[in-house]
Amino acid sequence: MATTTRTTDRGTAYFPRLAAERLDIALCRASAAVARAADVHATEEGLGVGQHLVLQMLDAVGPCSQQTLSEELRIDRSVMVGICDDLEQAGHVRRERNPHDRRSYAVTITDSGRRRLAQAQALIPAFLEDTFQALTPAERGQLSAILAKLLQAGASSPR
Amino acid sequence: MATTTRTTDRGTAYFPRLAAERLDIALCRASAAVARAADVHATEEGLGVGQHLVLQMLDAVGPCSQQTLSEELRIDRSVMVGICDDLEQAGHVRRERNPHDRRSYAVTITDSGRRRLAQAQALIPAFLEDTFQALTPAERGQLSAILAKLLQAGASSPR
DNA sequence: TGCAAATCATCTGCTGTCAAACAGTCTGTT
DNA sequence: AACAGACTGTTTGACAGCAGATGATTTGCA
Repeated sequence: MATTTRTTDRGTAYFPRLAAERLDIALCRASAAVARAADVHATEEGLGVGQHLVLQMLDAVGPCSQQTLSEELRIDRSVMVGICDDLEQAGHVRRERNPHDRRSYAVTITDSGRRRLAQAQALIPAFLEDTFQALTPAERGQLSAILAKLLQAGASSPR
Repeated sequence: MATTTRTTDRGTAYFPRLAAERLDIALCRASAAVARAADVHATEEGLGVGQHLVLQMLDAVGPCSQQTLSEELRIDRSVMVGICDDLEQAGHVRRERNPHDRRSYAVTITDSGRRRLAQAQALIPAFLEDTFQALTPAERGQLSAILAKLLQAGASSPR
């Protein structure tokens, strides 16, 4: 038997058992794998996941403060600083002080940002298809609905 | 009231839309919330999540090398070092050199570790019930099955 | 036998995230 | 007008996760 790599040859395969009885662990491990795939995709494409989400939201709902972006995208304020820094430096957004409230910025997407967004957006369906190819369309729908319920519940209680 | 279009406009609620079309983001955000809950629970209980998993696996399959523990529990080798350090210091495991291969340890659970595991294990069902209370039993089953498929697929390809 | 390659546990450095502190700005009360 | 308190963006420090290098040990092969 020359199978030298992969799959602990003990035949134990303990992980599936664990995942079956610990739904939280299964969720975290699956998420880590997906996040990793997303990060690889984003790195290859040259636009960070957070940057993509910010551009997408700005394009969808118009100029926002960093605060609003943080809350809606579930990205920490202090992380949002760096994301907007990078986007601004690349010319994809402008940061202007809101004249009515000079504490906040009015982060606005530029034409350059819209072009970059369209470019990145075009690759998302293929990425999702690739990442979730193990699931049937029905299963993806189930997963989406279940996660929505979890997220909705989690959004109210822990704060 | 002329410029009321700022600050906490509840009309937007952009996140649900995002979660619906970006399954990867929904998964990551839900996982983050669950991981946070697990961490809070573990901190209150006094036994880290990783430490719990190690004790549980050692109890289930017997003495293991740190390598095997790392692979089966999907915890990085260098993180496993600290986990085993803490468990050893608390007297819950013993680290003995494997006499047949002195490169590796035979990490073994102690009686103290077994007692500690039983204590922590007793609280897991309530934690899971609390964390996933938004889901019906049927939905939990669906989620478990879907995550298992994702994990199985992800375990082979990305490496 | 002797030596190169592989393996195990560990350590170091890097990256990304979160918590808390901070300065500037706004709002409300007096 | 003056002040206290809340909000926004930023910086700093702590910490987990991961990649790569290291030391000790085993294995494979000539």
